[in-house]
Amino acid sequence: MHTEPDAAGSFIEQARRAQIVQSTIEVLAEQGYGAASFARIAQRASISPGLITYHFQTKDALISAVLATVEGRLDAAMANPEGEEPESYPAALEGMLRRFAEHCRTHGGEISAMTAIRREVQGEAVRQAVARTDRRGSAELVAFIREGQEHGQFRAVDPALYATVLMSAMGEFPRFRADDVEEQRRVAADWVSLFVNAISTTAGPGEDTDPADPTWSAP
Amino acid sequence: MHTEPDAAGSFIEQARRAQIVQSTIEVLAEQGYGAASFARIAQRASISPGLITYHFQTKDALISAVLATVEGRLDAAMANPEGEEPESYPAALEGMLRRFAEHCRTHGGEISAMTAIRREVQGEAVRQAVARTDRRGSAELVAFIREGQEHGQFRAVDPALYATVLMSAMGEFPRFRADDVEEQRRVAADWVSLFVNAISTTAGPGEDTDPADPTWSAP
Amino acid sequence: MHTEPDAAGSFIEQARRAQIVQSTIEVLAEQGYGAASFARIAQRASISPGLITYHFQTKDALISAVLATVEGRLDAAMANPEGEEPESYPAALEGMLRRFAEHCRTHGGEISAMTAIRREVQGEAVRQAVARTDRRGSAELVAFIREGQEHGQFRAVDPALYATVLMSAMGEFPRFRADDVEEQRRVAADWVSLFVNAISTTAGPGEDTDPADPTWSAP
Amino acid sequence: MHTEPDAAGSFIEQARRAQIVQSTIEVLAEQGYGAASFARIAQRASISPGLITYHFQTKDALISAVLATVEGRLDAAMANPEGEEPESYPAALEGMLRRFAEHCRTHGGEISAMTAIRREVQGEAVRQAVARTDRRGSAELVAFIREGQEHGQFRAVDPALYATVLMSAMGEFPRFRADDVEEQRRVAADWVSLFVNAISTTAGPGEDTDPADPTWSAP
DNA sequence: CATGAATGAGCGTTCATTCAT
DNA sequence: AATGAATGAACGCTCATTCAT
Repeated sequence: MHTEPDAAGSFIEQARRAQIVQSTIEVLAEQGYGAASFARIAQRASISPGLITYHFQTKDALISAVLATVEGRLDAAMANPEGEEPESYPAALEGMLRRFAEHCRTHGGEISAMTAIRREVQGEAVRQAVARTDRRGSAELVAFIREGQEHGQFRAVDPALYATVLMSAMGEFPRFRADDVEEQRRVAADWVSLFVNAISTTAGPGEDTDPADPTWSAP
Repeated sequence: MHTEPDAAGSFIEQARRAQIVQSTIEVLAEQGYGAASFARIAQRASISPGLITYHFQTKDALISAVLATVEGRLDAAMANPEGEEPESYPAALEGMLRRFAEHCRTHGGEISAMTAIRREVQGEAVRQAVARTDRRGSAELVAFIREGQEHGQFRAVDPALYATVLMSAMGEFPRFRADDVEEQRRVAADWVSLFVNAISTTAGPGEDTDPADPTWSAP
Repeated sequence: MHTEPDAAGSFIEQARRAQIVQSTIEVLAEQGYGAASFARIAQRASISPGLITYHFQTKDALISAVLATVEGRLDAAMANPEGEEPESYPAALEGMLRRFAEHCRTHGGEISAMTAIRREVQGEAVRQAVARTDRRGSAELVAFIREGQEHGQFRAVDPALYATVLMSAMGEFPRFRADDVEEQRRVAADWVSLFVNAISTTAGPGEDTDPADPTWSAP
Repeated sequence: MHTEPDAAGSFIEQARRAQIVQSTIEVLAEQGYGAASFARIAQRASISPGLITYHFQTKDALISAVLATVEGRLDAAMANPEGEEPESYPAALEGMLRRFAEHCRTHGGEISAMTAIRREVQGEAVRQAVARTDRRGSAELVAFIREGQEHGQFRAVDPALYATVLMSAMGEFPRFRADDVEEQRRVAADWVSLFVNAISTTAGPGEDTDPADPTWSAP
């Protein structure tokens, strides 16, 4: 294998960009948008602040790159696995939310960073990127919900409202910290059940809970 | 009536503090956390920036005061009205959420400001205030949910998880803007139904929707 | 006499602005446009750099203020003295240039600063101010030259060309440094004679030189 | 022919230096001194910024090289053509200025660049180079003027003053932009006449103007 | 009580320059 | 001979905070 001169940037360039994006994600996730200054990002990456501007023309460009990276990975993680066809609309919704929760378990910082950016969006390029993603993501979700309603599998709720509420909740999901994988799994299952139930025509117990004991108690 | 020198500040002192807090809320709600500088807050209050530091030792203290003010009003607005005893736990939950939505309709800026602060929490005092509120608010809600579960009126879901999800969602609620009161009411009803349904043992249609037509369509 | 609350800014404000403008003029005149950073200007004024931005919203505004100050004083200095009516167009031109040279003797730094700004003009506000001054100043001069030509007192040369050449030369005049007032006067007289002669229909010796000895020799 | 290892740089070295100098001239002429950064110069030359420092130890050295190049070409262009002996001092002056104006028509950018550098002179090496050129160029011109004065062909004006004024004016000449060659020629002739007249013992109309109509009007 | 002048740290960004490759 | 990644200082500007009045 040889170097690809046609690719956008050399190996070292791509590696640095990735490193900077990664450091930015970490600072955003751990310290919030207001703390994500070039100085702090550079310090975390052990480079000089000037190097960030060298690789990203403006801060807006850096934030856009972070957004693109995070959203790209999220989209890939949430896509319906090949060959699996969900048997109902609620099952499809549940699958999607489970995949999202699982992605958060392994890439929670990315989602936190994405949420932080979306909240304090400032530059024009970022604003447009966010709006585009919102429009597309929301449209897909709304169409899916509406279809499920037409099949009588979701109850009558404004799909756009549900989509907005769900997307907000997804942005907050990484805040649920757990000590071990087991607890994280239990939290995820409960969380998924909440939003499936919210729009279900009939409420049923989640698969992880014992229907004979409706009272929940901390493990 | 005379001034109380022993009280925490004179009348004029309290009035100034209230005015500054109010201006801070407005700037936070309208322009976001990043724009809430002393200069902008002072300009909106038509006072000098130095006066803010005079009344609030640090920015952290001002933000904490805003938080206390907003949360105090919210608590009052959400309290069960005297003499009314809800007939069931879901009904109590629904009532609470309706009161919250109504409070947002009239004091949306306050909730937006509160959410902005909670997102971008930076100083130590604010962090502690947020944590304290979270603990207390969550504890009440958790106890209420657990009680409902013990009466078999809420399904088995981690109450703490539900509380956290609900509180996050409440913070986002003011983002639903509507052109008129009617639409706002419809959105609120739908929104309330989502979170009541999420934890209900049996799903039922909201009062505003026709059970014979399960497909939702824009009015 | 009492303070004027209606005036634009307090006494101290106006004094600071004047001081900053003065320091800026000095740095511009002595070290050039490229050296006129806030840091250097502030250092010369023995203040902190931030104070400059406090009194002038942007650097553009500071430069514009410098320009307005310098041009205002120059205009006042070059105006025809009251009650004196020059007897001919060349005499009027000569008087104007003498007054300009005299102003440079006492305010040379201001003209140097003005010239530096006009050369490296960068901000939009400054560009407009410069363009406006150019248009007005050039128009007056062109009209004056054309009138003199119509009276047969100036020779046939494109008035706009002459105006441009003269204005450029005026900008450079403060570069002539002299050790004493006497030498400065001699230089000024010679300089004036050059530009009067350049457009005169008949060349004559300047008043300070001996017509019997046409060969100039250093004093 | 073989490379000269003893010479100051190989062929390729000299070619690179020339290319960099040329790009610097273009940037200086078109975008001004403030915009002449290594990044922009390198971009125009399609090379890396580091290469500039490789060939010119400092920015000061590059600017000095630009100055030397431009002044060398200007000197050559203004030299009295071989075999032509002007019949008088004013005629010699006029010839020199005509050749200068013609050089500007074909190499205006170089003069603009030179003027930009001389205005915003910053490094010590450049300052010395400018001073040296000034001294030498001025000395020649002063000697020429003094000779003319001794022959009674120039009027009594401080030759050094005239030289300085003339050199400043030459630096500004490229700013006269014209739409076509014809207009450029007319401007040049007028401009030359101004500075010949300025020092002439008797004023006479330029060859392009009609002595019967002393009033100039735009063509 | 209140002002607003003043400071100094920090921001994103540009720059000349260095240096490993 | 040439690249381009990397640095650190400087830029204009904003900010929370201080303090004389």
